[in-house]
Amino acid sequence: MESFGEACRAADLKLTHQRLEIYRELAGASDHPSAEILHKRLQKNMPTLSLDTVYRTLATFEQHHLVKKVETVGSQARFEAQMTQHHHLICDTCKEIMDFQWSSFDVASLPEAIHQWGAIRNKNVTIYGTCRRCQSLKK
Amino acid sequence: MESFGEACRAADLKLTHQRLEIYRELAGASDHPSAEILHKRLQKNMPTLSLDTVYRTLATFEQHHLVKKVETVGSQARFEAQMTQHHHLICDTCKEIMDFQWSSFDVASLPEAIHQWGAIRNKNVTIYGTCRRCQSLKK
DNA sequence: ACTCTTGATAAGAATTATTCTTATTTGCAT
DNA sequence: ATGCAAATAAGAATAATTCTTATCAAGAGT
Ligand SMILES: [Mn+2]
Ligand SMILES: [Mn+2]
Ligand SMILES: [Zn+2]
Ligand SMILES: [Zn+2]
Repeated sequence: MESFGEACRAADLKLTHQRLEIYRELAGASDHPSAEILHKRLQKNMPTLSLDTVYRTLATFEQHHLVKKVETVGSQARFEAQMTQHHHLICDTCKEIMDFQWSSFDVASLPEAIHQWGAIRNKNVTIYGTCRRCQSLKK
Repeated sequence: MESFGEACRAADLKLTHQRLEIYRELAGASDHPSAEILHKRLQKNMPTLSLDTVYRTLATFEQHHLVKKVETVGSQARFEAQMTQHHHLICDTCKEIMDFQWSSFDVASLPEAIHQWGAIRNKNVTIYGTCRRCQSLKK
């Protein structure tokens, strides 16, 4: 949280008000918001912030490994500032994305055949289902 | 391959030339093509096929669980006809998506905490890295 | 095989998500 | 404080996907 300024300096990025607020908002969110959702939330305090700046800034952050784009089947890209290893739970109904840890998976070795494919960088689990809230709303 | 006609009948879908060819092309592809790629491949034999029909047909198939939309960070949606449980290897460079099996993962149980979240439907692994071909092109 | 009904298709218009262009502003090194 | 390169805002442009509507064709009934 405090290191964001240093991260910008290290990456030769000017520390602008927009960048700081966008990063803060994303880092404080746990729901993997889209650019549009972030923009809506930020506009309450920054009425002139443009949606383009949110997209551009997130792309810049992503290049510098300050945020990640989360893969989904939805049409809008979704983002997170959580850069440490973790996995995702996605609700089929409300599309909420939740983080979870699974360290025994993280250290487990992969099927042998995989290594012939190339160099592995990362491995992630995605679990799909229906969250409690959506379960109770349906029944 | 032969059961596609039956699947359509079961789903009250008319068995059109377009549907049959789109399904055939996707089922025969191992690269998880986008709608646009599929359209390009199919146009060689079906010059009047519209891109809209490819999109519409894939969406219909998806609703009837004949194909799946694959989640990616890319802007175009990608599809597969492989409906049995499997996992993905994605090359960071060429974005190729490959299938792989990992049955010991499939039967492994999840961290206890997950079950408080809701009802689990499916779990999948995605591995990122650089494929052999892209590795050799770079060096 | 012929006709009828209804769902499916093609073409182009429309919409949605994202990126580009350009004039203006701002961070920050000097 | 000054200068300059990088960043922003606004609107235009592009890319991906979906909608509208006139036409077409699958397949049910004859
Ligand atoms: Mn996450
Ligand atoms: Mn696959
Ligand atoms: Zn839910
Ligand atoms: Zn590759």
